[in-house]
Amino acid sequence: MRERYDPEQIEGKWQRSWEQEKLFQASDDPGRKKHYLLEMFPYPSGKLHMGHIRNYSIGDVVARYKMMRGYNVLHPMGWDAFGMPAENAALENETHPAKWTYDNIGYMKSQLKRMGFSYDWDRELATCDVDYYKWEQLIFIKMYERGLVYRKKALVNWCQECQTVLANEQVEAGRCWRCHGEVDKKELEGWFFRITAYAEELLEYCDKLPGWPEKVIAMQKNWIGKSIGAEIDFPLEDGDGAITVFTTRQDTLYGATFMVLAPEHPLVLELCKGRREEAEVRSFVEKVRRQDLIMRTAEEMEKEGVFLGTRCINPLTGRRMPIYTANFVLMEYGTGAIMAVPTHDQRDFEFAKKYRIPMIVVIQPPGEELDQATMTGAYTGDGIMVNSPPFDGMDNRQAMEAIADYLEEKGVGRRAVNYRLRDWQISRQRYWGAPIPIIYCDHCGVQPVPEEDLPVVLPLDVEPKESGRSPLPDLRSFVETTCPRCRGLARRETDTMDTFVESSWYFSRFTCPDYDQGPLERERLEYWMPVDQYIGGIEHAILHLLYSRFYTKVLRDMDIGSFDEPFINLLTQGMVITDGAKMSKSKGNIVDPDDMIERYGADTTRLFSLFAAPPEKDLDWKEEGVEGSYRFLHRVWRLVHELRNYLSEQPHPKVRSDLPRDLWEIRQKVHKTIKKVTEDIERFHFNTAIAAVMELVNHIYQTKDEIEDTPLARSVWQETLESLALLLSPFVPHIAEELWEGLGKEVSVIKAPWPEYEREAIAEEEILVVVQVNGKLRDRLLIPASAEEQEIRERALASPKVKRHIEGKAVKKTIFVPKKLVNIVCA
RNA sequence: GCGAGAGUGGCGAAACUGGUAGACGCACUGGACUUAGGAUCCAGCCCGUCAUAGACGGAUGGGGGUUCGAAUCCCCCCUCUCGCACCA
Repeated sequence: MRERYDPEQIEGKWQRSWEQEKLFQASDDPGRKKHYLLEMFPYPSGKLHMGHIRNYSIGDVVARYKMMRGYNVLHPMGWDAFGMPAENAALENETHPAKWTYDNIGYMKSQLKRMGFSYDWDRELATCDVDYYKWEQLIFIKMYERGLVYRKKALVNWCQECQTVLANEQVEAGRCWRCHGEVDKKELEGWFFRITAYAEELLEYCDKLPGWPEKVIAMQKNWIGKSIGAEIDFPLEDGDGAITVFTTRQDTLYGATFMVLAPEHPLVLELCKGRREEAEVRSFVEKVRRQDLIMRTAEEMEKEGVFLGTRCINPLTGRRMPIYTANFVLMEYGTGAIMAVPTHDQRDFEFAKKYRIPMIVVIQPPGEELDQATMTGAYTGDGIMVNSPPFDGMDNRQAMEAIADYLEEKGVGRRAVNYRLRDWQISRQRYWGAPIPIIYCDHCGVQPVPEEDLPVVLPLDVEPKESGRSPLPDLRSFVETTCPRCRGLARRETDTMDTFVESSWYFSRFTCPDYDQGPLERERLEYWMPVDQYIGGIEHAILHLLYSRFYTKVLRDMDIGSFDEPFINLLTQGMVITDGAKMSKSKGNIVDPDDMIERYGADTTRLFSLFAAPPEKDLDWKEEGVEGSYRFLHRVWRLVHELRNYLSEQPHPKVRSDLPRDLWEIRQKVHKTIKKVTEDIERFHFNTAIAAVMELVNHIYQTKDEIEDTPLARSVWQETLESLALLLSPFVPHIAEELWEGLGKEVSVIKAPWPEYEREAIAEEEILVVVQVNGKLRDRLLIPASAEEQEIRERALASPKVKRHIEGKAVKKTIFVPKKLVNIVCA
């Protein structure tokens, strides 16, 4: 063991050793209790950033801890390797997306290895490998057969920048989730996954995920957006047919005085056709359509609309309701049409005021009388029904049920549940993705590629186009094919799948990455899944996590797996920031992991990222803090280097009276630290776990020079240093191995069992009891642990510091908390 | 607007079920060792008052409450962060 801690000297050495010994290889051994630990796999963008480092450092603590705890740990790593940046980079650097991607994977893998993460690299997978996506294509076909995949023409979100369609979840405040460019609406035909078929189950299971952060659960519930209400049909005044609306407030139906359709609603142009309003309606619809999403969803968007020149009939009142189209009604939600009740909905109120549409109050708040003529805003609360003849006097909550019954009875409406969740649009007009395995035949129509013809290989002999458009549609060798049914000439689908499809099942594939008979091998899948602990960024709270949950249920229903949910426990870690701001190239505040590793080593980098903040909080990267972590490791090193000359394998007595006081205290501190670190790792409080080890080290520094070199001391030092190496090993594995070896151990520290604290060792001889008078701290007493309550009370009252405060006062009562405190209450 | 969360020293943060507020680290200050130190070791480090040891008082965004006792529980308010956002 060298005198000076030199990470460069030891880190590579141990990384090679772990690799040679295959220490992190998970065995598919059903006889052992498993622990599947997973961190979100990275997109191979070029190099790791600090967010990755933090994410994977957190995961590695848990993985190594669980290994030492005797679990059969699966801790895999792979690459979310399809995606747009590869295409952009390929253009910029005149390379091929595949080459760019695989080069990046190579480099980032070397970075992960330099960090010493405990991955089972034998299970590595990249989603752009045919061996991976061919199974995705098979799953697609099976979903198609089950009606979970369908093709439709729809108004979709189009990202100009990315030249592709985006799913609803991928639009954030009107902008693209990746490039933050503006998103337009565009009518396009594409493929959809019927995720809405699982809306109810996805929602229901939100409450069966106690291991998930509440925040994420709330976001998912919110996104699914279930609302319970009714569908009501409003017959058209002229001609046949009716407009159906969805409402959650059927209790206000008697107050519905007009109807509003979304500008995109197909009836809008149909209804105004040939009327004098037609031109105005057309220009309004055009105007709204030109407004982009950002404008349309802006905070103070003025409510505007136009009359279609025709009316419909309120099915319960018979009232003639003018039909409008307006910018505040969304085609995406409900039926794209609303019944407007200006008295009890603020938006309808504003609209009615602006266009002078009549209002009728139908709910009176308790102890108040609303008048439609003088109201200044809608009343949305509960109350008593009025102006709704059969229901007048009824509580509106009851009326909701009663009116729903009445509608069903009369056949003009029905109870209905509506979800905000839309089907998942998965067609991407991009090259670097998994081809959608579909063939179009002029005679036979849409044909899925037969199983035996899979995979549809993404051709690599293409050049990306300057325009960003996919080269696939122009690639005759790809497009031209034969119809699997009639053998005639046919065309291949040239869209590729959303890359979120790959990441929706990769965690399952890790259980059997080499399986070649199907996407997943039952036995291994069932052994390892579900993931016991998943760790990643909060930015995936909806997108990736919702899709993965959906996919898991789909696979279950195909009888591929028997579990309902993919991730039992979820930890969402905070961002890594510098000076309070997110790291970004434009701000120039990026901290480069390579630079950190080079200057301080992997262990210091890991230690700081774990110590500076608890995992869920944002972490401010501070050079001074990194120095502090580096200093601590040097301090540990020097300690072991010095004390290793005074060790003995001889077991020492465990009975307190057989050890001198100072040695006993060291032993007690060691065992208290074991307890604290163990508990803190279990609850992911890594920062306080590390603080506890620092305390131990401080304690040893303060006492070591006073301790005589005796055989007893030597065996206590032995236990102390061994514990230190063991406790540090999940956090800073390289130095821990080196210290462990320095203590004469020949087998890796990770093979050693995690230390257990001894109950007798942490037992206190004396207890610090706090004495309060009227809740104010007055004295601290060291009391023998064996003392009885009566004795402690007496000693508390006898304390001079206490006496001073109770003198001349009557003691009303004393509160006694065993082993903690005495509170004397006096007048 | 709806939903979730957070406000504690100069800074990052501790305090598990109410029971010593500020562990641990950073920064800072002083001392020791030293030719030197930005190395290392030791010590100090919330604010105020009393000249001191020490004592007393105040302090966990603000205000109220429950309690012998509140950073922690309840109510009101303020600020910030995140998510959704004309959701019918």
